[in-house]
Amino acid sequence: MARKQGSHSEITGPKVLDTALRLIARHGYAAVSMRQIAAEVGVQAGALYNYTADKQSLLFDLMQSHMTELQAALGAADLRGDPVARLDGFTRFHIRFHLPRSDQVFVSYMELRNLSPQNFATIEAMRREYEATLENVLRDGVGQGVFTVPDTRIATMAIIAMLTGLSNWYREGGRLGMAEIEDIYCNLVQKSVSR
Amino acid sequence: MARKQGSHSEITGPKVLDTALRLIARHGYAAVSMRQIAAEVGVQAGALYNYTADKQSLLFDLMQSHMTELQAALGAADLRGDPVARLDGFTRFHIRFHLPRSDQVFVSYMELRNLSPQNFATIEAMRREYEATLENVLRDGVGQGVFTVPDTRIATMAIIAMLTGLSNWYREGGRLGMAEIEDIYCNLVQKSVSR
DNA sequence: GTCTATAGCGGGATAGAC
DNA sequence: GTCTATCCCGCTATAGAC
Repeated sequence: MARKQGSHSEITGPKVLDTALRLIARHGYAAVSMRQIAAEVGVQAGALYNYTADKQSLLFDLMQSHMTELQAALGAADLRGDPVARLDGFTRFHIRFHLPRSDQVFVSYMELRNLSPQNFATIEAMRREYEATLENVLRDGVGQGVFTVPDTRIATMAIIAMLTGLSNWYREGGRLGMAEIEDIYCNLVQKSVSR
Repeated sequence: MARKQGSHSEITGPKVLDTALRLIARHGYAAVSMRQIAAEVGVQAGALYNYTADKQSLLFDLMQSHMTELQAALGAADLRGDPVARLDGFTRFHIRFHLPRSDQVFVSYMELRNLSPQNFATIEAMRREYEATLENVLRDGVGQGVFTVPDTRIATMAIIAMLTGLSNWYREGGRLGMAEIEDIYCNLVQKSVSR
């Protein structure tokens, strides 16, 4: 029997984060109020403060857990072989990880401005670590003569931007499935750094 | 002699838009208040409403004039020749137009959510028109057998994302000048669609 | 753990004097 | 065209009852 009042911590906790993620992705951090989040969760605004110190922490937690999951998944993926295989592996990994997480991607790339300076520094460092993975692949490929890249740093940023942009327009159930998308992007990426 | 009160329309009008652009680019539309804009302009909040119907119109005007200038500049640029030359031309045009306008780019791509549905539709239509320019180049190149692209629509989105991402990290006076950036991106773009 | 109530502040927008 | 003053509303966060 549903209760209107009482103890729901095991349900409410995750629900707060899920709801905040969805609302912030849709309307933006500054435009979403704690009251709005509470209403969707099904509690009063005050109750949210049992789960978060303040609104800023809510945003930071969302972005940090996204980056933590990303790093964990990247560690679990084995990107081995020659640079060509590793570049394909990275491209497919990036797409598989990010495509089913469009809200997280949106928040993580649009709300950086709204992090406190300290929180921003933390997230930024994690992001740079991820980018370094790709840059290492490119550098190794250039070193071995299988890639020709005018500037590995720029090529890294260009490829990441290309891949991340995908999340802005891809919609599940659209013209192309994820497997086809992967193939298409592997082709574009691979050629862009080819000799 | 500076006046604190009186008629300033010729100065204040543009100043409102300039200030709003800068503040919104930095902090986001929802996070910037009319009082804040007024303070930077040097007037009281009420005076802003001599220049804009409301806050939403301010955002829309900024985005619309950005897109109008983009279309005018694109019309003035002559992208002629074979598809390879036209693709280079488009790449250089995009970079030259967008790099010196980082605030406009930021606002135009980050604040789409905060447009009213009607305003969104207007801006979106202009954006699609711009994308169509690139897609036509790619399609012609594929038709003439000089490009090999798995899917022209996706390649268009991928290239636009790659180029637009540039505005997120490029800083004037950095390691590379605009001319070098142009060359590097032309190389990446051209190869990504090559045979 | 959630509720109600509220403190304290700042938001967009308008009215009317100058 | 700008000012001052204000309306009305919503915001974050806290306090204390249950």
